[in-house]
Amino acid sequence: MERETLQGMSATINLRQRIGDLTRTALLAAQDGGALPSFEVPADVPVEQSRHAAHGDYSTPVCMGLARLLRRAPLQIAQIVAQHMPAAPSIARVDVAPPGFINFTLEPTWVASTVGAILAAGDSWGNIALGKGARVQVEFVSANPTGPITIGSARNAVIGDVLASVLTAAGYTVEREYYVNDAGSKVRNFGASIFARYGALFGVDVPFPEQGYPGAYVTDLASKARDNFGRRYLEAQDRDSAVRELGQWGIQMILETVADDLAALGVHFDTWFSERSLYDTGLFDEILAKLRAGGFVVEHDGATWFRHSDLEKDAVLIRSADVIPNPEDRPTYLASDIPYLWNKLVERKFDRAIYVWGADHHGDVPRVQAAAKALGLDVNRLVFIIYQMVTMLRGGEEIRMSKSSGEFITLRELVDEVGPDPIRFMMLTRTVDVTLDFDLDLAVEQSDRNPVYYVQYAHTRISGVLRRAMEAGWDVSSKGDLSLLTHPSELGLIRKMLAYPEVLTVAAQSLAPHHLTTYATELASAFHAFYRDCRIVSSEPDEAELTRARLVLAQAAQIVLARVLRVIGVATPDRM
RNA sequence: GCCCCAGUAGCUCAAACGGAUAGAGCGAGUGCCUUCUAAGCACAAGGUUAGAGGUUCAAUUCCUCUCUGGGGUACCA
Repeated sequence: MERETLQGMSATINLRQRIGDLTRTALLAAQDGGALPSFEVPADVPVEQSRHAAHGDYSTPVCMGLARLLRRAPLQIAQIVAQHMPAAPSIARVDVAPPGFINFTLEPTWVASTVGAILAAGDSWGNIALGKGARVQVEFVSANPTGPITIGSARNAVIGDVLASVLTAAGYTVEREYYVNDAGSKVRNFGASIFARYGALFGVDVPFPEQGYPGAYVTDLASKARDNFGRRYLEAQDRDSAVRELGQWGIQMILETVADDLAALGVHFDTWFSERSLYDTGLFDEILAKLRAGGFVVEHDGATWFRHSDLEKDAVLIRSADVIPNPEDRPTYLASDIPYLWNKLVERKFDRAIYVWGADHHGDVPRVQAAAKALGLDVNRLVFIIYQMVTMLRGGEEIRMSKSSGEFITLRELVDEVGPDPIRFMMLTRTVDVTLDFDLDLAVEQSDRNPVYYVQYAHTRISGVLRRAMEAGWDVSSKGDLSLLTHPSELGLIRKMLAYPEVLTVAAQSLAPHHLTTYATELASAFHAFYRDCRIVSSEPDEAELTRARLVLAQAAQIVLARVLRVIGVATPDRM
């Protein structure tokens, strides 16, 4: 049976869940009473918010699905179930509608009373226990540390960061990780590029590598190297190791700015994981031996391949015999993904490892999954969020960027120009499955009409009202008689506030953070409607009680707005 | 060739495990500031959900095919 005493609720009311449970109880009761034949009652009864007021607040189509099984008309089943529906303080009425819906209408006084629970829960409002503390790692961005973060990583950064926040709010223990690709030939070329510029500063002609990095930041790094190290690397006996050391030093320098730039966007990592460490600790060799023992490794033309029956014709190159002369550079980047997943799931024991990858990497998913299988691990512990690419437009023209050509717009430039909030919000307004056009002119030009301001403005409006109320001598912290909240716009706002835990549940279960921006906009809209229809601080003497109640509502609404905005990671301004 | 994603209002996109009358923003239209911020609100306009089949009581949603766009396709990560 449901418990509805407000103080008994941990923090959050989940109406969808609750109505599903009620319906399930009714189904079981109808069975026990013989009104319905015996059948297996579904564990999860589907419940949705009604789209039209005529259909109540929530509805379930469950009876229509049972019609065939029970050989009864769905409407008849719905009527029987409705008759067995247990009474609940939250539900005012239960109606049956053709062809077999059961519609629930909330009890208005109960709805109004929940405002107190929201206010009491405060910052914990909406948090749900879905994760039960399971440990989840979200690995994202992980852009090459051979150059500054570009705007090409913006979507990845926001999706990963907000996903982590969503999961935290949903009761998971979450770690944010950046995988640093500090092994392989790219790093080598990067070091050689710095070395060439560095040499030039001393008038020494060092050939610039063919696959080098021509960006101006490389020259800046070379100057810094000259200031820090003088001629040390130029005079080194072993040019190869000098280049390598300079490359590693350059990566460290880059990573510092990468961390700063991401912080400017509001993104912070718990762990920066070095790809090189997979080799240095011997894990790579260990895992390779394991795969070999399992018969998943084949040698062909002097190269080493990972093969798995899942991969059809594909095989993954682990180690090449040629092309790269330096043996320590030989494993491919895909090869290091295999010990890396072992490190995540076995050594560090994450229950789930989430990868946030651009669509250009989607082809690697089956390979990593096959590797997990080959290592005897549960593939479902690896979750891949594949988001579609972002097309950057300026002046209606697509901007093509690449670090190797040295032509790109940095994330930092974008953040400095537009600010973190619009970027974060806009990157979350679409599902990860659709490509995104990001018009730089529009982002700047129309920034004050960006949807994020619409939501933030609602928050600001509430702050303004509360300020005015305090100036007028109202005790803003006081309680109010919530039963006075009866206006449709008041109840509409509260109902929207109550939907937050449901939205969070959906976002966490489907790993789809865009639901939050959609919801935030709807919540702001509900507040604006309330603001329009209901004078909050009244000067009428006989409306003092109503004013008190509405001040409580306004505060509770602000809490929910702030909760959503915090999860999205944008500011909650008190003035705009 | 094969694999992945998408195609919904003029534009950019939503639509929870398949549910009832497919929703927002922008743009264009008409109104609303002498009391809490007009970065707001109201009204009205805009749709054969790319096309064709199929499954289902019910399809924007699932399946097949076609068309269009984007991405990938083993040593750049």
